[in-house]
Amino acid sequence: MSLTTTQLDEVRDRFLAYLRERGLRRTPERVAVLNALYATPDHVDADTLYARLQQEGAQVSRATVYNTLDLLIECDLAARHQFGRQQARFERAYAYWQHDHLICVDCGEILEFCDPRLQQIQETVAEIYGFEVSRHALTVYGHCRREACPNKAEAA
Amino acid sequence: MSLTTTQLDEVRDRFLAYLRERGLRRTPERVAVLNALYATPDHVDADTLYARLQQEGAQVSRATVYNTLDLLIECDLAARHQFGRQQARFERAYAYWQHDHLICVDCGEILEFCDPRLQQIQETVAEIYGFEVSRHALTVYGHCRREACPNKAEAA
DNA sequence: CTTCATGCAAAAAGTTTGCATCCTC
DNA sequence: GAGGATGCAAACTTTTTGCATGAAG
Repeated sequence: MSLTTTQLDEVRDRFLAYLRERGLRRTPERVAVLNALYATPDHVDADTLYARLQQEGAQVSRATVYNTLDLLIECDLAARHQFGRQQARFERAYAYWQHDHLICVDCGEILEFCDPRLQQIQETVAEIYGFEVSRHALTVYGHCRREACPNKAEAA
Repeated sequence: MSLTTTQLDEVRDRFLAYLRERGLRRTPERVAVLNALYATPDHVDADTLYARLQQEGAQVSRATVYNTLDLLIECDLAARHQFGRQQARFERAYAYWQHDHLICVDCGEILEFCDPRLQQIQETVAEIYGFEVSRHALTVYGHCRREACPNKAEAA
Protein backbone atom coordinates (compact mmCIF):
# COMPACT_ATOMS: atom_id res chain seq x y z
CA MET A 1 0.00 0.00 0.00
CA SER A 2 1.42 3.35 -1.05
CA LEU A 3 0.90 6.73 0.48
CA THR A 4 -0.49 9.61 -1.56
CA THR A 5 1.62 12.64 -2.32
CA THR A 6 -0.45 14.61 0.15
CA GLN A 7 0.27 12.08 2.87
CA LEU A 8 3.97 12.15 2.08
CA ASP A 9 3.86 15.92 2.42
CA GLU A 10 2.21 15.59 5.78
CA VAL A 11 4.88 13.16 6.86
CA ARG A 12 7.67 15.49 5.80
CA ASP A 13 5.99 18.43 7.48
CA ARG A 14 5.58 16.50 10.67
CA PHE A 15 9.24 15.53 10.68
CA LEU A 16 10.36 19.08 10.00
CA ALA A 17 8.06 20.38 12.72
CA TYR A 18 9.56 17.87 15.11
CA LEU A 19 13.08 18.93 14.22
CA ARG A 20 12.15 22.58 14.67
CA GLU A 21 10.53 22.15 18.07
CA ARG A 22 13.49 20.13 19.28
CA GLY A 23 15.98 22.66 17.96
CA LEU A 24 17.46 20.10 15.57
CA ARG A 25 18.70 20.96 12.12
CA ARG A 26 16.97 20.25 8.88
CA THR A 27 19.64 18.49 6.88
CA PRO A 28 19.27 16.93 3.45
CA GLU A 29 20.53 13.64 4.89
CA ARG A 30 17.74 13.44 7.44
CA VAL A 31 15.13 14.17 4.83
CA ALA A 32 16.70 11.59 2.51
CA VAL A 33 16.42 8.88 5.17
CA LEU A 34 12.80 9.76 5.76
CA ASN A 35 12.05 9.57 2.05
CA ALA A 36 13.87 6.29 1.65
CA LEU A 37 11.94 4.74 4.51
CA TYR A 38 8.63 5.95 3.13
CA ALA A 39 9.39 4.92 -0.46
CA THR A 40 8.26 1.34 0.17
CA PRO A 41 5.86 -0.30 2.58
CA ASP A 42 8.23 -3.09 3.57
CA HIS A 43 10.18 -3.87 6.70
CA VAL A 44 13.77 -2.94 5.98
CA ASP A 45 16.88 -3.34 8.04
CA ALA A 46 19.20 -0.40 8.50
CA ASP A 47 21.78 -1.67 6.07
CA THR A 48 19.30 -2.22 3.27
CA LEU A 49 18.04 1.30 3.78
CA TYR A 50 21.63 2.52 3.64
CA ALA A 51 22.20 0.61 0.40
CA ARG A 52 19.06 2.08 -1.08
CA LEU A 53 20.20 5.57 -0.27
CA GLN A 54 23.59 4.92 -1.83
CA GLN A 55 21.90 3.63 -4.95
CA GLU A 56 19.85 6.78 -5.27
CA GLY A 57 23.07 8.73 -5.06
CA ALA A 58 22.28 10.17 -1.65
CA GLN A 59 25.39 10.89 0.39
CA VAL A 60 24.38 9.42 3.72
CA SER A 61 26.51 7.40 6.09
CA ARG A 62 25.42 4.42 8.11
CA ALA A 63 25.79 6.41 11.31
CA THR A 64 23.35 8.98 10.01
CA VAL A 65 20.90 6.31 8.95
CA TYR A 66 20.82 4.91 12.48
CA ASN A 67 20.77 8.36 13.95
CA THR A 68 17.88 9.53 11.83
CA LEU A 69 15.90 6.34 12.35
CA ASP A 70 16.06 7.02 16.06
CA LEU A 71 14.67 10.50 15.49
CA LEU A 72 11.89 9.12 13.31
CA ILE A 73 10.98 6.61 15.98
CA GLU A 74 10.91 9.36 18.60
CA CYS A 75 8.36 11.33 16.62
CA ASP A 76 6.32 8.25 15.74
CA LEU A 77 7.11 8.30 12.05
CA ALA A 78 8.94 4.99 12.19
CA ALA A 79 8.77 1.77 14.17
CA ARG A 80 11.51 -0.67 15.03
CA HIS A 81 10.91 -4.40 15.16
CA GLN A 82 13.13 -7.20 16.29
CA PHE A 83 11.91 -10.25 14.42
CA GLY A 84 13.81 -13.03 16.07
CA ARG A 85 17.30 -12.22 14.84
CA GLN A 86 19.79 -9.60 15.92
CA GLN A 87 19.04 -7.42 12.95
CA ALA A 88 16.38 -4.79 13.60
CA ARG A 89 13.76 -4.04 10.98
CA PHE A 90 12.21 -0.64 10.43
CA GLU A 91 8.94 0.40 8.91
CA ARG A 92 7.10 3.64 8.40
CA ALA A 93 4.54 4.38 11.07
CA TYR A 94 2.50 7.29 9.75
CA ALA A 95 -1.17 6.76 9.09
CA TYR A 96 -0.81 3.23 10.36
CA TRP A 97 -2.88 1.76 13.11
CA GLN A 98 -0.96 -0.36 15.54
CA HIS A 99 -0.66 -3.66 13.74
CA ASP A 100 1.06 -6.96 14.28
CA HIS A 101 3.06 -9.36 12.16
CA LEU A 102 2.71 -12.81 10.74
CA ILE A 103 5.96 -14.31 9.47
CA CYS A 104 6.59 -17.38 7.36
CA VAL A 105 9.60 -19.11 8.84
CA ASP A 106 10.33 -20.73 5.48
CA CYS A 107 10.38 -17.79 3.09
CA GLY A 108 10.55 -14.87 5.52
CA GLU A 109 7.43 -13.25 4.12
CA ILE A 110 6.00 -10.69 6.52
CA LEU A 111 2.26 -10.03 6.62
CA GLU A 112 0.47 -7.52 8.77
CA PHE A 113 -2.73 -8.00 10.67
CA CYS A 114 -4.79 -6.30 13.31
CA ASP A 115 -7.00 -7.91 15.92
CA PRO A 116 -9.07 -5.86 18.38
CA ARG A 117 -8.71 -8.55 21.02
CA LEU A 118 -5.13 -7.47 21.52
CA GLN A 119 -6.32 -4.16 22.82
CA GLN A 120 -8.42 -6.04 25.37
CA ILE A 121 -5.51 -8.23 26.34
CA GLN A 122 -3.38 -5.14 26.93
CA GLU A 123 -6.07 -3.69 29.17
CA THR A 124 -6.43 -6.90 31.13
CA VAL A 125 -2.70 -7.21 31.66
CA ALA A 126 -2.41 -3.55 32.64
CA GLU A 127 -5.08 -4.02 35.26
CA ILE A 128 -3.78 -7.27 36.72
CA TYR A 129 -0.15 -6.21 37.00
CA GLY A 130 -0.59 -2.52 37.71
CA PHE A 131 1.23 -1.44 34.58
CA GLU A 132 0.74 1.63 32.52
CA VAL A 133 0.93 -0.11 29.16
CA SER A 134 2.40 1.86 26.29
CA ARG A 135 2.64 -0.60 23.42
CA HIS A 136 2.92 -4.21 22.44
CA ALA A 137 4.59 -6.33 19.81
CA LEU A 138 3.02 -9.56 18.65
CA THR A 139 4.66 -11.76 16.07
CA VAL A 140 3.04 -14.96 14.90
CA TYR A 141 5.30 -17.53 13.22
CA GLY A 142 4.21 -20.29 10.89
CA HIS A 143 4.33 -21.73 7.42
CA CYS A 144 2.60 -19.96 4.57
CA ARG A 145 0.86 -22.06 1.94
CA ARG A 146 2.12 -20.20 -1.11
CA GLU A 147 3.22 -22.36 -4.01
CA ALA A 148 6.19 -20.08 -4.44
CA CYS A 149 7.33 -20.51 -0.85
CA PRO A 150 10.82 -21.97 -0.80
CA ASN A 151 12.05 -24.43 1.85
CA LYS A 152 8.64 -25.95 1.99
CA ALA A 153 10.06 -29.29 3.07
CA GLU A 154 10.56 -27.89 6.54
CA ALA A 155 6.83 -27.68 7.06
CA ALA A 156 5.28 -30.46 9.11
CA MET B 1 8.84 -20.65 40.68
CA SER B 2 11.25 -23.52 41.14
CA LEU B 3 11.08 -26.99 39.74
CA THR B 4 11.07 -30.03 41.96
CA THR B 5 13.96 -32.46 41.96
CA THR B 6 11.76 -34.94 40.15
CA GLN B 7 11.00 -32.43 37.44
CA LEU B 8 14.68 -31.63 37.08
CA ASP B 9 15.35 -35.31 36.65
CA GLU B 10 12.71 -35.49 33.96
CA VAL B 11 14.31 -32.57 32.21
CA ARG B 12 17.73 -34.14 32.28
CA ASP B 13 16.34 -37.44 31.08
CA ARG B 14 14.55 -35.76 28.25
CA PHE B 15 17.72 -33.99 27.17
CA LEU B 16 19.76 -37.17 27.34
CA ALA B 17 17.11 -39.04 25.39
CA TYR B 18 17.20 -36.33 22.76
CA LEU B 19 20.97 -36.56 22.50
CA ARG B 20 20.79 -40.32 22.22
CA GLU B 21 18.18 -40.39 19.50
CA ARG B 22 20.10 -37.80 17.53
CA GLY B 23 23.36 -39.65 17.93
CA LEU B 24 24.88 -36.75 19.86
CA ARG B 25 27.26 -37.19 22.73
CA ARG B 26 26.49 -36.76 26.37
CA THR B 27 29.17 -34.40 27.54
CA PRO B 28 29.49 -32.83 30.98
CA GLU B 29 29.47 -29.38 29.33
CA ARG B 30 26.09 -29.92 27.76
CA VAL B 31 24.61 -31.12 31.01
CA ALA B 32 26.18 -28.18 32.84
CA VAL B 33 24.51 -25.70 30.49
CA LEU B 34 21.16 -27.40 30.99
CA ASN B 35 21.55 -27.25 34.77
CA ALA B 36 22.62 -23.62 34.73
CA LEU B 37 19.60 -22.67 32.65
CA TYR B 38 17.25 -24.56 34.91
CA ALA B 39 18.79 -23.27 38.12
CA THR B 40 16.75 -20.07 38.01
CA PRO B 41 13.42 -19.08 36.50
CA ASP B 42 14.67 -15.85 34.96
CA HIS B 43 15.36 -14.75 31.41
CA VAL B 44 19.11 -14.82 30.97
CA ASP B 45 21.27 -13.79 28.06
CA ALA B 46 23.96 -16.16 26.83
CA ASP B 47 26.78 -14.23 28.42
CA THR B 48 25.19 -14.17 31.85
CA LEU B 49 24.68 -17.90 31.62
CA TYR B 50 28.33 -18.26 30.63
CA ALA B 51 29.41 -16.15 33.61
CA ARG B 52 27.27 -18.25 35.94
CA LEU B 53 28.87 -21.41 34.67
CA GLN B 54 32.35 -19.96 35.19
CA GLN B 55 31.42 -18.98 38.71
CA GLU B 56 30.34 -22.50 39.51
CA GLY B 57 33.70 -23.67 38.28
CA ALA B 58 32.26 -25.38 35.21
CA GLN B 59 34.70 -25.43 32.32
CA VAL B 60 32.43 -24.35 29.48
CA SER B 61 33.24 -22.01 26.66
CA ARG B 62 30.93 -19.40 25.16
CA ALA B 63 30.76 -21.39 21.94
CA THR B 64 29.49 -24.41 23.81
CA VAL B 65 26.92 -22.30 25.65
CA TYR B 66 25.47 -21.08 22.35
CA ASN B 67 25.78 -24.51 20.85
CA THR B 68 23.99 -26.23 23.69
CA LEU B 69 21.28 -23.59 23.92
CA ASP B 70 20.48 -24.33 20.28
CA LEU B 71 20.15 -28.01 21.12
CA LEU B 72 17.92 -27.25 24.09
CA ILE B 73 15.69 -25.10 21.92
CA GLU B 74 15.46 -27.87 19.34
CA CYS B 75 14.14 -30.31 21.93
CA ASP B 76 11.82 -27.73 23.52
CA LEU B 77 13.68 -27.50 26.79
CA ALA B 78 14.58 -23.86 26.22
CA ALA B 79 13.07 -20.84 24.53
CA ARG B 80 14.80 -17.88 22.96
CA HIS B 81 13.34 -14.38 23.16
CA GLN B 82 14.40 -11.19 21.48
CA PHE B 83 13.12 -8.44 23.74
CA GLY B 84 13.71 -5.33 21.71
CA ARG B 85 17.50 -5.32 21.77
CA GLN B 86 20.05 -7.35 19.85
CA GLN B 87 20.80 -9.52 22.85
CA ALA B 88 18.77 -12.71 22.96
CA ARG B 89 17.34 -13.92 26.23
CA PHE B 90 16.85 -17.56 27.11
CA GLU B 91 14.52 -19.28 29.52
CA ARG B 92 13.72 -22.83 30.44
CA ALA B 93 10.71 -24.22 28.65
CA TYR B 94 9.89 -27.46 30.42
CA ALA B 95 6.56 -27.74 32.20
CA TYR B 96 5.69 -24.27 31.03
CA TRP B 97 2.60 -23.37 29.12
CA GLN B 98 3.15 -20.97 26.26
CA HIS B 99 3.23 -17.64 28.02
CA ASP B 100 3.93 -14.06 27.07
CA HIS B 101 5.87 -11.20 28.57
CA LEU B 102 5.22 -7.87 30.15
CA ILE B 103 8.27 -5.63 30.41
CA CYS B 104 8.82 -2.42 32.33
CA VAL B 105 10.76 -0.10 30.06
CA ASP B 106 12.09 1.76 33.09
CA CYS B 107 13.53 -0.99 35.25
CA GLY B 108 13.61 -3.89 32.81
CA GLU B 109 11.50 -6.15 35.02
CA ILE B 110 10.03 -9.03 33.08
CA LEU B 111 6.69 -10.53 34.10
CA GLU B 112 4.94 -13.44 32.51
CA PHE B 113 1.28 -13.77 31.70
CA CYS B 114 -1.04 -15.97 29.75
CA ASP B 115 -4.25 -14.99 28.01
CA PRO B 116 -6.46 -17.53 26.23
CA ARG B 117 -7.56 -14.91 23.72
CA LEU B 118 -4.14 -15.19 22.09
CA GLN B 119 -4.91 -18.73 21.11
CA GLN B 120 -8.04 -17.46 19.40
CA ILE B 121 -6.13 -14.71 17.66
CA GLN B 122 -3.66 -17.27 16.35
CA GLU B 123 -6.48 -19.35 14.98
CA THR B 124 -8.15 -16.39 13.34
CA VAL B 125 -4.93 -15.28 11.70
CA ALA B 126 -4.14 -18.81 10.54
CA GLU B 127 -7.52 -19.03 8.89
CA ILE B 128 -7.49 -15.63 7.22
CA TYR B 129 -3.99 -15.87 5.78
CA GLY B 130 -3.80 -19.59 5.12
CA PHE B 131 -0.92 -20.13 7.52
CA GLU B 132 -0.03 -23.15 9.53
CA VAL B 133 0.78 -21.29 12.72
CA SER B 134 3.46 -22.78 14.92
CA ARG B 135 3.99 -20.21 17.66
CA HIS B 136 3.76 -16.60 18.66
CA ALA B 137 5.63 -14.07 20.72
CA LEU B 138 3.80 -11.24 22.41
CA THR B 139 5.62 -8.63 24.45
CA VAL B 140 3.75 -5.84 26.16
CA TYR B 141 5.80 -2.79 27.16
CA GLY B 142 4.88 -0.25 29.78
CA HIS B 143 5.73 1.31 33.12
CA CYS B 144 5.40 -0.70 36.30
CA ARG B 145 4.12 1.07 39.39
CA ARG B 146 6.62 -0.31 41.87
CA GLU B 147 8.05 2.15 44.34
CA ALA B 148 11.44 0.60 43.76
CA CYS B 149 11.28 1.11 40.02
CA PRO B 150 14.17 3.34 38.94
CA ASN B 151 13.97 5.88 36.14
CA LYS B 152 10.44 6.61 37.13
CA ALA B 153 10.70 10.14 35.81
CA GLU B 154 10.38 8.80 32.29
CA ALA B 155 6.82 7.74 32.92
CA ALA B 156 4.17 10.03 31.51
C1' DC C 1 30.21 32.59 12.84
C1' DT C 2 28.63 29.30 16.11
C1' DT C 3 27.34 25.00 16.91
C1' DC C 4 25.39 20.99 15.72
C1' DA C 5 25.39 17.09 12.25
C1' DT C 6 27.90 14.42 9.20
C1' DG C 7 31.24 10.94 7.42
C1' DC C 8 34.63 7.98 8.29
C1' DA C 9 36.69 4.44 10.59
C1' DA C 10 37.53 2.30 14.66
C1' DA C 11 35.30 0.22 18.69
C1' DA C 12 31.82 -2.29 20.89
C1' DA C 13 28.52 -5.94 21.53
C1' DG C 14 26.74 -10.37 20.38
C1' DT C 15 27.28 -14.44 17.94
C1' DT C 16 29.49 -17.78 14.82
C1' DT C 17 33.36 -20.29 12.91
C1' DG C 18 37.91 -22.88 12.20
C1' DC C 19 41.10 -25.79 13.95
C1' DA C 20 43.91 -28.48 17.16
C1' DT C 21 43.02 -31.13 21.18
C1' DC C 22 40.21 -33.94 24.02
C1' DC C 23 36.87 -37.26 25.31
C1' DT C 24 32.59 -40.08 24.30
C1' DC C 25 31.10 -44.03 22.36
C1' DG D 1 40.66 -46.18 18.41
C1' DA D 2 37.52 -43.00 15.47
C1' DG D 3 35.12 -39.06 15.02
C1' DG D 4 32.27 -35.82 17.10
C1' DA D 5 32.58 -31.92 20.76
C1' DT D 6 35.19 -28.60 23.10
C1' DG D 7 37.99 -24.39 23.94
C1' DC D 8 40.19 -20.72 22.25
C1' DA D 9 40.59 -16.94 19.54
C1' DA D 10 39.72 -14.85 15.50
C1' DA D 11 36.06 -13.61 12.19
C1' DC D 12 31.74 -11.74 11.44
C1' DT D 13 27.51 -8.90 11.85
C1' DT D 14 25.11 -5.18 13.53
C1' DT D 15 25.20 -0.98 15.94
C1' DT D 16 27.56 2.79 18.43
C1' DT D 17 31.15 6.20 19.20
C1' DG D 18 34.94 9.79 18.62
C1' DC D 19 36.77 13.27 16.10
C1' DA D 20 37.80 16.40 12.34
C1' DT D 21 35.28 18.53 8.69
C1' DG D 22 31.28 20.73 6.86
C1' DA D 23 26.96 23.12 6.68
C1' DA D 24 22.45 24.99 8.98
C1' DG D 25 20.68 28.64 11.47
